[in-house]
Amino acid sequence: MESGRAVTTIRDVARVAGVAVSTVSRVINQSGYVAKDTEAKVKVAMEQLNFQPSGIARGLISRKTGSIGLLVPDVANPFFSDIARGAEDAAIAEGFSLFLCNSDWQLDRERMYLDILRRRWVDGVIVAGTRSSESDLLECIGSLPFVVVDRKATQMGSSVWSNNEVGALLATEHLMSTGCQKIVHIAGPEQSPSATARKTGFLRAMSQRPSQSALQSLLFPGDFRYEGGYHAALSLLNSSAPPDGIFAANDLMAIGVIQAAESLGLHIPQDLAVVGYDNIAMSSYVSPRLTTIDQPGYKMGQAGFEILFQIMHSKTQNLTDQEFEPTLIVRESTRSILLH
Amino acid sequence: MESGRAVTTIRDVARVAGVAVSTVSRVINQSGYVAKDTEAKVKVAMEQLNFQPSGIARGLISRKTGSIGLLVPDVANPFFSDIARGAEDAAIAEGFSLFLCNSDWQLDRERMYLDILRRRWVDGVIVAGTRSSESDLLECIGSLPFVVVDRKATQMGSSVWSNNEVGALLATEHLMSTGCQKIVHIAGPEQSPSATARKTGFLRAMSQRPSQSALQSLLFPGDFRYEGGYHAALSLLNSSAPPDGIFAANDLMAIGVIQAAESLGLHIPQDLAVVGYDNIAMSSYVSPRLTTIDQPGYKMGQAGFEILFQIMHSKTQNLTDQEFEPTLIVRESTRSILLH
DNA sequence: ATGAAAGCGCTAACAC
DNA sequence: GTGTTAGCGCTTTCAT
Repeated sequence: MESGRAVTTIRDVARVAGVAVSTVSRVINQSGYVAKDTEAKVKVAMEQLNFQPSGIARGLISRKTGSIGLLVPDVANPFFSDIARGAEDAAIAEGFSLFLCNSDWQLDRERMYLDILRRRWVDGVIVAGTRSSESDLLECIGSLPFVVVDRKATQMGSSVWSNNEVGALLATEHLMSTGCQKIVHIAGPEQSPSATARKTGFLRAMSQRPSQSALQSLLFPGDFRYEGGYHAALSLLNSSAPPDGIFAANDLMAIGVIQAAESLGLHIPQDLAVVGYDNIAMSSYVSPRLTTIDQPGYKMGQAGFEILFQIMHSKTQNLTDQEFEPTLIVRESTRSILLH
Repeated sequence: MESGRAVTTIRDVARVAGVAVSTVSRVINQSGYVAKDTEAKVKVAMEQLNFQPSGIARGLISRKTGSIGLLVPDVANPFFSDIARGAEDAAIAEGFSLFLCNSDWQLDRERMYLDILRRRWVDGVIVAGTRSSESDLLECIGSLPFVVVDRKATQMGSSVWSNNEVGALLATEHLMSTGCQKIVHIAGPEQSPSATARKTGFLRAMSQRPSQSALQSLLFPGDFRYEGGYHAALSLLNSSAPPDGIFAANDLMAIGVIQAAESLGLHIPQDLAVVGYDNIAMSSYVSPRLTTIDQPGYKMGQAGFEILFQIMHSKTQNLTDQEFEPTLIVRESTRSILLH
């Protein structure tokens, strides 16, 4: 069972150095007074024994483990792996380690992970891309310091977010301004707050357009996945009145749209203009390069940890909402704006 | 400082249930004999107090934390985020949590993380995509159970790997069999063992070809990044004797090659055939879809944890090398094989 | 079947 | 300045 893995303890160090355990502890923590030469002796002993203080034992006393949980739907999704990378970089810079948890957008998995994290006495949690209602979340999280990423926290929590409605507005207006006559939005999953906000932004932009009847027919359901975009586009483009502009709720679906259009022999952006959302790395690699709305995953992950760090260090849960401005990145999948 | 976060302990439960702490412990661990009704009383108390046993305290005694470290160069890299997802899924299924560590391919960061993980008493480590020499690795890891992913462990460790030399051979032979006359390999970074193996495989395949002089000139340096592939291809294709086949050491570079070729007005695969390596999701989304060698990241991550799990549970470090067969995925970026 | 008590490795009073 | 000691929350003998 490999259980008795030999651990050199503070006591071993004390014995070798010929001092008391508390002295060793003082050296480790640089607390209290220790004579220069005693300190040296202790350090030599620590070196010699290759001593590593047990974070576990320290955690038991201090009630702080120096670890936090990162809850994402799926690290294999580029947007969330960027968030993970940003959060981890920020965390390690402050000496924190990060537990990776993949919820697969399932509420019960979120609950499960939150319980596990609590048992592990993590000092805080970063919850990214959750679908759970805020009250559910608050209930699961209990008294743990937390910050929500990719969604504005409304009740009682801090968050890092980007205004998806504004981003969607930008995307739609861009399609309108480049001369598209019939624009369709392929939406994300119903339960996703960001997907909903993007849909709202799209509808808001469209409603500004004079004499645009039957807005509903310009919405098409999607699922945030490549295949969803591909099949949606196939249906749309084969219909009697195909669109000449498509705003997909995320880049993955937009890329699916591009592939579908290409398989039908259509030219982008001449026959069909396409805009995505997220600005994942892939979006600038596809052909034609995808026009999209930038949402800086790495920075949002970083900011998430930094805010959490502040919360963990101040008794008060002083609320913060850090907003990242969505920006339009124009690439080849849309016509360049016509000047008149 | 939020330090006195109230924790309900086993003692609280014992008091409420009117029993001794050891009885509560027995109920939690289902060890020893506990009378049915006593057990019920305890469970009610646990429920009522919303008691969660402290993993920290248990870890201090058992010397097992139920956590492991996952060391990757960069989770934002699709291949490694797949590995991370596979490893995490497998870990949580056995009740293990996973610390995410990004080394950025830097040896000193690997050392740092390994030290941190040891301090945290992780039960084991999965090291993926390391560049460190094996002796360095062994020294840093010390007595921690570990498994290496994406590289064959030669000395004294288990590993999950895929034969990169064979994969490269397949890729190169495919290019030859589809009629390419001048094939160039854009290699990965020198320090990367997988990159080296792929280069070796390429050279082996080429050496089978009769009268192929100056093999060296058919190698071009690269860096595993999109931009590297792009610029390498630009130089190659603008030269006096441009290749008609390129085997890039990974998909990211291959996609860069495709973009470069396209920007020069070349047709793929008619003017230039391209093969990548890894079969990342993106490779089937680009246009033309990329022919590549499949290396199943998710499964490799899963297998990594499973092997580690066995090692952690058996005193003996019985070595295992789980190999994943590289397979050729033919898509649009290469000519279909001519039958004769 | 249950309780009392000794520690896991460390920190933090409190003595000296 | 340095040593002694009492826990942190839990498991685990050893009694009863």
